[in-house]
Amino acid sequence: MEQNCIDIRDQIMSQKLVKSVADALYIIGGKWKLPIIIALFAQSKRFNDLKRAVEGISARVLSNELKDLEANGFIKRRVYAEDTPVTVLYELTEYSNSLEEVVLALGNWGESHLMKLKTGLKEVQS
Amino acid sequence: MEQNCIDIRDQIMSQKLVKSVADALYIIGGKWKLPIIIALFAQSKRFNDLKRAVEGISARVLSNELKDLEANGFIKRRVYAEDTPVTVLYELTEYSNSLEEVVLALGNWGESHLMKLKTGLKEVQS
DNA sequence: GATACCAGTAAACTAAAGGTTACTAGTATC
DNA sequence: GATACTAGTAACCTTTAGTTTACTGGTATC
Repeated sequence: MEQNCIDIRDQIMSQKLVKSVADALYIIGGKWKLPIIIALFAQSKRFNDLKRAVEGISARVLSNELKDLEANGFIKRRVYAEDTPVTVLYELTEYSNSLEEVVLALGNWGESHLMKLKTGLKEVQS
Repeated sequence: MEQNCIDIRDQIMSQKLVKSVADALYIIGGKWKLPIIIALFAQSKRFNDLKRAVEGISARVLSNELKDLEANGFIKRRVYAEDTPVTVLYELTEYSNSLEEVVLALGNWGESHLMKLKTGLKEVQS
């Protein structure tokens, strides 16, 4: 813990950490980007399957987010024109795997935060 | 890598990961929360020091974010009424340390993403 | 005596994000 | 023949986030 604190402080002093975190949040922050990516981690999906998998998202927002994610190299849009009606498959690129650590860290933290809320722990330290 | 993929897939199947990540983003997402926390990791600061440290934030937004962060148990607002003018110190609580893994994961990812953009790498895999 | 700093707050505004409804055209199901 | 599915798009609206400007009252500096 103390060890890690020193690590993190070194990074902070250089102002690099703030910029990196801000950049990360700019790219993958927002309500839907990570939920979409997580849904696609499980398996590639078609537009409406994805819409059902990501609870609460609207077609408009999903469409916009997918364009964004594709532009940033996270997903690939595959069109099977020979099908009727046309099948469109969205799948993750190799680059999305780089997000695994971030996703797991956020997931772990979010989970323990929920636990903390449920058990009603108060912070004991100032 | 393959090992980790199996890990993450297990979590996804249970739908827990999505909920946890969404919760985490709800609490610490947004443009300013993590930059403020990172600035305070370095050391406790007064309102205007913090405003200078977090580049680009306005007083109104900083004030709102601080209230939010305090309500969620991340920071402590300490008032030194004996000073003239009154000194107000914002400092992190112990609970903020739980964010270290998240901050470092986002920082690492953001940094390597910036590197990728600069060197103009294209993804080689579909 | 004017200016700047302290820790904010209030009001009014703009910008960005997200939601809702309706619609496309071709096919399959009831 | 009505309904539902395919993959979205367009227009419109609401909500949230963030900015700008001006202001507080007491102290220190020029």
